[in-house]
Amino acid sequence: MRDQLREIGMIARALDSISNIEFKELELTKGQYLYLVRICEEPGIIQEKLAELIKVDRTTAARAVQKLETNGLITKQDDPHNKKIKRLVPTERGKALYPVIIREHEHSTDVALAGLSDKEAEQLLRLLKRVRHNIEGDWDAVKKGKKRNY
Amino acid sequence: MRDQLREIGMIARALDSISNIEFKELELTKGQYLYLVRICEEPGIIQEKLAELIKVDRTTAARAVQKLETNGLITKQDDPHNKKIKRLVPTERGKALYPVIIREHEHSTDVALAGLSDKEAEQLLRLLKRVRHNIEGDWDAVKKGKKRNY
DNA sequence: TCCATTTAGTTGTATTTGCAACAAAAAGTA
DNA sequence: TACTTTTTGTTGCAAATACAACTAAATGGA
Repeated sequence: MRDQLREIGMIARALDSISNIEFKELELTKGQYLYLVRICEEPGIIQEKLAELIKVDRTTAARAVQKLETNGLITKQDDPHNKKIKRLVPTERGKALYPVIIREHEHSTDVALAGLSDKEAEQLLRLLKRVRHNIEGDWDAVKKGKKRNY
Repeated sequence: MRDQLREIGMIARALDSISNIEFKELELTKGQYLYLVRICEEPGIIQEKLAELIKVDRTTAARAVQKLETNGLITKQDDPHNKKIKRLVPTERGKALYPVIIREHEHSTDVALAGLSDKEAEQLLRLLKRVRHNIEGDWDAVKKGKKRNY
């Protein structure tokens, strides 16, 4: 049975659920952690790229980012060469949360990969990267209104 | 870099997004397909188990199921031996949608696994099942209010 | 240069999602 | 048996999510 995608769905929902519950005590509401880590890792990234990276709707990212700014975790900075884009940069408070988020994530990874050898974990990562790459094109296309034939 | 979980998150969001867009023309609103397939595959399943299977909050499942019933895709049947539970069963209309959902899912699987050998696809599935199994305990525990230490 | 297209961002609106808090049946225990 | 706990289900609320539709800047041709 080719149940790879179902397994992926189950794992993703379970982990997201856990993270959301655990980050609530850091005043991070649902999903926020996703955006904050990426902005910390790639300061200056713009909203559009962020949405693409996370695989979430542009407008969802817009509102998540809005909220992060309101809560003082990031700022939107104007670009000197491009009046349209806004570069997202973590504040000190935002940066301070980064290691906490990473620690949680590392723990979940420990739990998730328990019992797998280093080789298996690496193999899993390699395969997942290929799957992600395979699916990215369709995501983009369908998002932009293209119809898939099957 | 142990990015397995991030990859899983990206893949899951991308695929869910695609499915939601594609199933809209079948009058299936967001997420509905997830529940309907499971009910079709395991008729008589109860809400609680369904939530556990899908890895979603009990109340979310409750409302999704409610909507499926309202839309005439499933019925809630009383159990003769247990007054509390309600067995979920697909209607004819619900059953008719099943192959359509599966076809989409198969196509996404084709796209996702493109370029992987049979051996690699099998290996991926095996590893994912182990990861899912590893994470299930934590999901259950955290959902029920238990704190993880890390 | 001018115009069409793409990119980036926003807001309105409808829907889903999930935590809290509750009720009641069932199961477990003394 | 009487009791406590667990299981299953619901509803109120607040929040996130995403489709539509819209601006405006940037880019890419003729």
